[in-house]
Amino acid sequence: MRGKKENMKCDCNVIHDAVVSRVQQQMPPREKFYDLAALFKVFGDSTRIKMIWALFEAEMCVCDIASLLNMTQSAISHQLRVLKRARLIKRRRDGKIVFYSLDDKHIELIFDQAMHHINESPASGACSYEAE
Amino acid sequence: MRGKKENMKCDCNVIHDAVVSRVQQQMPPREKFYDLAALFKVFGDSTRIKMIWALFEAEMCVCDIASLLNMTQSAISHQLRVLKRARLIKRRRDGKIVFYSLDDKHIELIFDQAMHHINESPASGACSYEAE
DNA sequence: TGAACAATTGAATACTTATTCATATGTTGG
DNA sequence: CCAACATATGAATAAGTATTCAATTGTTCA
Repeated sequence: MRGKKENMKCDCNVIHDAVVSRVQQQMPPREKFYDLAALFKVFGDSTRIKMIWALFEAEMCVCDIASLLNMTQSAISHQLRVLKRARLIKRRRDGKIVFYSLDDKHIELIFDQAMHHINESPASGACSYEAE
Repeated sequence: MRGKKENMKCDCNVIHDAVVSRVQQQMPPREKFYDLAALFKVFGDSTRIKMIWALFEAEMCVCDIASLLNMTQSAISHQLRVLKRARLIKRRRDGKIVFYSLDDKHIELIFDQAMHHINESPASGACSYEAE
């Protein structure tokens, strides 16, 4: 670092050198950020949020979730796959039916805090575009 | 509900009627899910995650962040806008320089729990594709 | 005032991804 | 085995979005 521009994409100067290099040393390795982003990306879709929320309440099968959310069974199945990959849910087969349930104890806490954030905003959804 | 298919996109049967209607009654209004998803969507990008993480450590200006993350100042500015809209950061102008800092006390807790989740997985990133 | 610099913004592009449609897999009961 | 049903999956499409490039706004100071 130190203001040298070698293969820098950055098109401006490091203004506060001391701060930047201190922060740089404290940053976790790159992959941690990718993993974090990947997890949040899973939460960043309202269909999946609904599915997770529903699974807070009860173990359910694909058809149940599909009819609850009024979506096709295929769409739900695709999304369940995403949740499975992220290790957020687990499956249990009983004959033809596959039951899904949550497989993570952190989710509820994460959602809880997120809920606090969105509830704090003066008028949660729309307003966020006005005030800059 | 109750198994009636009116304008249903769902292409399968409600198997566990009692469970589904119970869960349905406990679901928050639609917009809550949209707001939640919108918030998580903001976290669902590694650039923004890095930016937020950096701002945990110190207030910084656009150029500092750009050089820290080795990205163009324009790209950072665009992303700061997203964070601002989500009410996650606040700005302070001092002459030519605009300083950004975090504006939410829940973020750290959310990240903390998310970190726990990704650290629990046997081999955080790549593995999530294998085990289904 | 105007040159220099920090930051913002709009439009274009490249990339990702949610849903649909069609089809395949797996399980049960006749 | 076969019909019926629950679920999964692959490919295609449509919608969303991160970054770049070019240009603009805002601020300082000479």
